[in-house]
Amino acid sequence: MNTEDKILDATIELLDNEGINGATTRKIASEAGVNEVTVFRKFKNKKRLLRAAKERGANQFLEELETLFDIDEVDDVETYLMTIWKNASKKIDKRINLIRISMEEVRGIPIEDKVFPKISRLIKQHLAEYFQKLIDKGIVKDIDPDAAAMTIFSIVFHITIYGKIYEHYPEETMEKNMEDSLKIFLHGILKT
Amino acid sequence: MNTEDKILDATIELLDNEGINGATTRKIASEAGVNEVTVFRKFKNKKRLLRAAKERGANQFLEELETLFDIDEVDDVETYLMTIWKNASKKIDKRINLIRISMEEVRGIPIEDKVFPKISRLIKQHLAEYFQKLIDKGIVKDIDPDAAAMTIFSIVFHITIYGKIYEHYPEETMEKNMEDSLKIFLHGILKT
DNA sequence: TATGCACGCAAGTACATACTTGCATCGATG
DNA sequence: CATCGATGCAAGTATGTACTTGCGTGCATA
Repeated sequence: MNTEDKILDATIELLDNEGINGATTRKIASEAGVNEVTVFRKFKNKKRLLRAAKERGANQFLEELETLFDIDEVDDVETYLMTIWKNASKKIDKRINLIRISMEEVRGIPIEDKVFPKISRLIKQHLAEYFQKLIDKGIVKDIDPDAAAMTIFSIVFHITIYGKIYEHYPEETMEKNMEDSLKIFLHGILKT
Repeated sequence: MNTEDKILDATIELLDNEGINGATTRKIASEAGVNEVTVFRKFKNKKRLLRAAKERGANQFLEELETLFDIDEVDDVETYLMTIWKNASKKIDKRINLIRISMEEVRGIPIEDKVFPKISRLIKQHLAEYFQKLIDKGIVKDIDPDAAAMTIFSIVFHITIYGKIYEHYPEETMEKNMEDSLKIFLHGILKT
């Protein structure tokens, strides 16, 4: 692996493990097995390094998320959504701290660089397409698919991310929460 | 106002305006119209100061939120929830940065100090009680009121907080989003 | 072999910031 | 009036951290 990549990976690793204040240039260099000077030679300054690292991390995560939707779009909406949620939950678990960092990155960063909206847009778009298909098939009421996507995304987002970060709910609790909310949501959109 | 309070208010103000990195002890002292030494004499060190300030801020915010539920519990659920949401949205707007700071405070802070879960518990509890009443009245299906509370809270949370912080949606968009999601939710819980 | 490039190493600079110390001042209260 | 507690003020310490400089070394390629 080339030096840039080693440094970037070390940065992501440190951000993930110790948060934004743990990622000093010294630690990054040491974690990457590289001299601190090299970090500056490669990335000029810390700001650029962090930007590059976050972008790399976000793109890796986006690629992983894309695979969430590589499952059969069965007409049993509940099964489909629960499957996606469970898979997403696992992936989020692995990257939870990086996601947290991305949530913290808001101030002073231009919108096109923000990692989080990118991710949420990707997911909402996939979901909206799925709901559109179900509407066409007559399974789901004639509602705005974007609204449905946003609604279920809100629920999933809250239960997984927020639940993991703030409440540390055990897995069963989160699964039950998810099922309960999903039922309410499905009652709301399915034709009877 | 006594010195402690002046310092605490200045801290909250600075956290709100400039974020966690903007709140240096020098700035805090200057904003409070007090000598920097006094800050340390009163609060021993910065960690304790921040803890005290966040607690004060959170309690103020909690008090404000309590008033959200001081409205008539009309049986028109949509009107009731939309009213609460609009009022909450205004209050959140005023404190958006402080809320953001509270969201950032996670690492290394024991759970009982966390501001955010306090707030979410308060709101969910009120909502659950409200839904319980509606179930007793036969307006709402016989569902778990806690699940309903969590579900609608997730939606409201995402659309307001996340929407304000990350996406900067205009007010109309957020209102439309809220209405759309609310309709889906209501279809899910109301008896037909 | 010679040149250049990537990198290590040691040392240092600049700066911000938390926190301390010693002394002076002033106002309230016994 | 005398004392004491709260505060200001000036100066300083300690530390962490981004970033720089100068030099040496080894490796690959012309």
